[in-house]
Amino acid sequence: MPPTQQRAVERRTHIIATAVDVVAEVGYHQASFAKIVERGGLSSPRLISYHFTNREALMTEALAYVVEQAQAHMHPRIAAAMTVQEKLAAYILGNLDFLETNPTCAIAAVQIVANLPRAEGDQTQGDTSVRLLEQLFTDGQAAGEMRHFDNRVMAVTLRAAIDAAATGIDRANLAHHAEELVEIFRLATTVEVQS
Amino acid sequence: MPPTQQRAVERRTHIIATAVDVVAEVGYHQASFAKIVERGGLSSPRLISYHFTNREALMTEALAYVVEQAQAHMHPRIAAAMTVQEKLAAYILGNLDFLETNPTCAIAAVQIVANLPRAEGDQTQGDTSVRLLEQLFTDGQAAGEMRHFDNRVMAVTLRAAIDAAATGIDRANLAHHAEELVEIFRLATTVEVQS
Amino acid sequence: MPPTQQRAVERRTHIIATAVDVVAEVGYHQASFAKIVERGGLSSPRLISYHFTNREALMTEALAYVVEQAQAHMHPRIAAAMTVQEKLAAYILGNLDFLETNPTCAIAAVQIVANLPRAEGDQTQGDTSVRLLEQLFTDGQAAGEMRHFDNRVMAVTLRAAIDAAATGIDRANLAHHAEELVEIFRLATTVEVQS
Amino acid sequence: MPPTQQRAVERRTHIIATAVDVVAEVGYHQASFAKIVERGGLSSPRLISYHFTNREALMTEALAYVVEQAQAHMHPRIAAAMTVQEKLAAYILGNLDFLETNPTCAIAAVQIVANLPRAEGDQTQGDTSVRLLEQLFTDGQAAGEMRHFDNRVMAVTLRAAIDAAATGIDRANLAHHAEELVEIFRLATTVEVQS
DNA sequence: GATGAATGAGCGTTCATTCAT
DNA sequence: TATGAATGAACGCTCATTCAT
Repeated sequence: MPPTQQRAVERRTHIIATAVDVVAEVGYHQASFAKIVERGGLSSPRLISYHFTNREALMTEALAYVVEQAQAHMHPRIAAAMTVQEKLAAYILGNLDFLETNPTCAIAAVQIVANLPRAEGDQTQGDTSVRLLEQLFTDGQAAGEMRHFDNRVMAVTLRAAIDAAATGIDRANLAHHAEELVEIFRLATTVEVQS
Repeated sequence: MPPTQQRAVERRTHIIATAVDVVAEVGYHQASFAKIVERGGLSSPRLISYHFTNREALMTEALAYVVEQAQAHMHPRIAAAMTVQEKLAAYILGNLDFLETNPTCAIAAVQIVANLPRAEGDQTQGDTSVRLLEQLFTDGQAAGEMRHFDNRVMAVTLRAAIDAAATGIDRANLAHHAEELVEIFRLATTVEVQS
Repeated sequence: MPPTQQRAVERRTHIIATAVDVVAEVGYHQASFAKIVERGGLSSPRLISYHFTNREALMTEALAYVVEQAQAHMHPRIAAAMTVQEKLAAYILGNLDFLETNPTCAIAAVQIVANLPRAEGDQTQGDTSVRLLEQLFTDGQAAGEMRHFDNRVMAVTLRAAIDAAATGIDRANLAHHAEELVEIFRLATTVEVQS
Repeated sequence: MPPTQQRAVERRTHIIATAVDVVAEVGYHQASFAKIVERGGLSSPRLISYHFTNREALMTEALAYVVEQAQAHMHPRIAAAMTVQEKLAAYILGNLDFLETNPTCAIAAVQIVANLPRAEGDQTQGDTSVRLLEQLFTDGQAAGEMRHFDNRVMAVTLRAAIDAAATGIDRANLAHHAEELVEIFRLATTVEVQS
């Protein structure tokens, strides 16, 4: 399918997309060059080594590729929401909708994030999306829309809940799963009603 | 430490315990026989092959070993609780307490559950602990202590929340993390207050 | 030739001896496992990996093997010499005689010494044989048999002269070469005659 | 630094000079096109293949480049010497002075000479510089300045002694090393004093 | 019960080089 | 003149497993 002497950027994209597929299917460490070659109809593993410095670089780029797509898919929805609670709901729904639309992307992302070796002084106590959620909760508390809880714990919990939906097997009914999650985290975050 | 011609059962236990350590440290797929041999001071990978039919069998037994320990650690606490809500809190607190006491066991369990290939007709819609939680929620709803929600989604979410604590980095403050989780899932499950 | 399930020590020796041959023939870095396998009639490169931790370990052992043989060949001759000058001559003659008898050993030794990566804090300013020569010259000067020169420079020069004979192509006439070297270093080291 | 569409000769020189650096640093066989490309800021290994028919041709040209520089550095000094013994001293001092001034050039030269595969019917019994030394010794013997010894052995020995200084580690004190070598080979070559 | 010896398959990576502009 | 793209072969090494005691 891919003709010889293809433009490099197309080749790179093709390889990355194939890598995402393979990672989603067999997992991070099992996604060998050989499997990517087979799946992508490439001529040799050397082609991957040619376009990417090493395996880790390929995976890093694959993650960036997926994140970019997810952002594009989710951002408008979240930005359109007025209240923080609505943003939270939009985040959950957008995430699981993306997961339904691009299951391989989502699964691959979870795999790569979980396994990509962190740089030395990485210091990231939690990846980007967790920190983004922490900020959202801070905003919600400042706006009086949310009760006071440990933002980090809540953020980690929500991320885990979403990732579990991605890894889970009942991918048939993701819309329902999303609705349930929205309700769970609405109840968990709203200011408590006075008796 | 392990003398030659040891009793078989001790050998098995020694290998399993070592495997748990290694899995916790380097992950499921990276826990090779060679690493277990080195860590456990064994003479050769052949010893593992001798006691376990294959790698998967070893991992399955390792999981059983860990689950058994976790059960022993958590069960009394849960059984002592009177209401379902108390049982739920006891489950969360017990889990994270076990995680604090036996971090390697807990991490290894998560790793193995996440990676152990399922048998062909396995059909397990979720592993044992998820199904146990589903039952707990059913009881809570029957007793009128909990609102009506999708038991499976809630169970998967709680399991993911706990596992995330295991994998997470702020293992320093697990007691606090536990308290926060208890509150989150209390709010998410209680019957809603009427205005 | 080599039967299966051979005793390990024999296998190791066979591999080492083959490695020495190959290194002597094609050089340190070109002596690949594959070439050793072919030359030694081994079943697979895996056999080498099985018996030696890594390539460097194999080469280190190969060097030790050669050095041991050289020692056994040269030591009696040197020990028998009475004066330091006689010891020096015995060293040169013994070296080149060993070189004539075991050319591959000698060439391989030079190759390995020149290319074996040194350990971190190795600190060896010069390998063992150079330091042995330095001591010999110190003795000679103390005994009044040798003039005062820089021992290290003389030692390095002599080692290089011998190694050059090993690498050289006129291996036909090594005995003559040896005689000439003896004379060169006798003249270079003896106390100068007063006019 | 090198702009595109550079004049070909400059490109060639740039590549050769870079190759010399890399060979000096990592050795002949480890000096890969990739490393030269990186060190020299070239765009692709293809550039080297374009300018040189193959790796061996590049190395041959690199050697010629270095030899030319060494000649330019050493020749005046030797030519200025009156007696053969003075020429010999000038040769040694000039060599080690060049080595001190252009260490990479000297080291690279030793590496290439030692590893460059000889052409089929090459028959060179020793490279150019050795034959030059043989001639010098012949002259010295004809002039009665030198005793009778095997010219070839002496030449090979001197070359090895100088090369060892290049490879050695005490590059700090090359001037002293040079003086010692001069003395060694003066004593080794002069006509013997009658008692 | 236990182990030393051996193995085929696979891994990511590097090599100098050729193809196609 | 110059270069991006691609490649087959080889590299040392690790894998879980089987053979033979």
